[in-house]
Amino acid sequence: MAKIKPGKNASKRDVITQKAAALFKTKGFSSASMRELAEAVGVEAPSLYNHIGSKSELLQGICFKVANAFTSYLDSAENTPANHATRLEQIIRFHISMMLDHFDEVYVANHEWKHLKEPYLSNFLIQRRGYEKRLISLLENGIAAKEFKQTNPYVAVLTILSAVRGLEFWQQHKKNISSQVLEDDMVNHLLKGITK
Amino acid sequence: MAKIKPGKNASKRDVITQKAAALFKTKGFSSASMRELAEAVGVEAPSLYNHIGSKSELLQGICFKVANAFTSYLDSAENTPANHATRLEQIIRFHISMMLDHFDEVYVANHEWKHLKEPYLSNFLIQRRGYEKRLISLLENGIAAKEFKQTNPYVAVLTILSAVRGLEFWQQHKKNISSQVLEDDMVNHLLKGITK
DNA sequence: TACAAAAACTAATAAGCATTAGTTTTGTAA
DNA sequence: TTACAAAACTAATGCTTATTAGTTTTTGTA
Repeated sequence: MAKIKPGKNASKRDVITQKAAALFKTKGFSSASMRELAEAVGVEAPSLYNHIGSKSELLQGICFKVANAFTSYLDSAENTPANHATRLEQIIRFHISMMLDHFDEVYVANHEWKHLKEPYLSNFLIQRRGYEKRLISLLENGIAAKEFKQTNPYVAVLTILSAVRGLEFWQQHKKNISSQVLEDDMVNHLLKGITK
Repeated sequence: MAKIKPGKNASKRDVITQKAAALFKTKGFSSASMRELAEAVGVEAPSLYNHIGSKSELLQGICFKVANAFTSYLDSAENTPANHATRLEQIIRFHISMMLDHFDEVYVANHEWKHLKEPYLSNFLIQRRGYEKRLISLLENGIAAKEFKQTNPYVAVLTILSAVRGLEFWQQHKKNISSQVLEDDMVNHLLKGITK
């Protein structure tokens, strides 16, 4: 049987993880079997265990890679000299680009995290909650600085994060809209609304 | 063992379906077992089959009940005399109230539809796609009538539907925000933006 | 060319799954 | 009280699952 082909900068473990993300996305974590994953990789199921520890471990890897990417960007955005509105726009654009460039993994992190085992499940939720709180602070500060309207910052963050997440539908439909139009229209909508 | 207690206007089948929605929401359709459902209902697993046909049938019932509720409302909204912006606002408010009042079922319809079997899966997707197209038409007409800004109507619909879906996070956190503030702030955000 | 490590294979294990069959209990109405 | 139907129960079936054990093949290096 053909061996697992690692790319230039990707270990065999990375190849398996990427295939797993695609599979978990389409079938869901629980419905996806290691046999299916093995077939996608081009190998028998038990051979996977030469490279990974368990099915759960694959999910953990995917979820935390995504979570850490968002956290890291927020770290840097908070240290950027810019007003709050500009910073918020940059963050929204980063979310959109993550959705477009790492769709499978972001989708899995968004949808399948609940199948993480403890203590990973708790850690993931704590990290996500911390991220949300920092965004809420950004909104609060922007409101205090009169850059944003008087609105509930929690609701605003919820609205923005959810809207951006919705790009998963666009990805699935593969509409013929340039990703630049998509990004700009969505940013404008979320910042300035649609009514005249 | 205790028998299944139907409420006043609910058949035993309805009771099981409601419990199933709650279970499918927390564990996911594939991970939820009929044993667990039976335990939630207060009965042994095989007894469920006196009232339902299969696990799949439960998911079908939930998904199409939700889909039909949205379709019906849109039917009526399209025949209401009002301008496009008002109609859009009503539809957004209906989505929000569905999320708040029928959370379990809407959540399951949004997250677990992919486990529907054919031909239900195809039918569900067709119905959802039709719904989206009608909303896009509403946006297009509103833009033509100069009630909405010049923007890509597909992106706008995507943004709105996704934002409203995000209420599932609010439900989980059970934040101390009145649902009226939530609804009004979100509607304002989606229609008028947040920057001053 | 030979050796050692990595990674593939086959076979097996043990657990969990939805569902069916057959039987007993329960509730209702004559 | 009796009879019938509805709905519960126990036991069993057959299938799928992730994972382990043990063995063979492949690969890279001296």
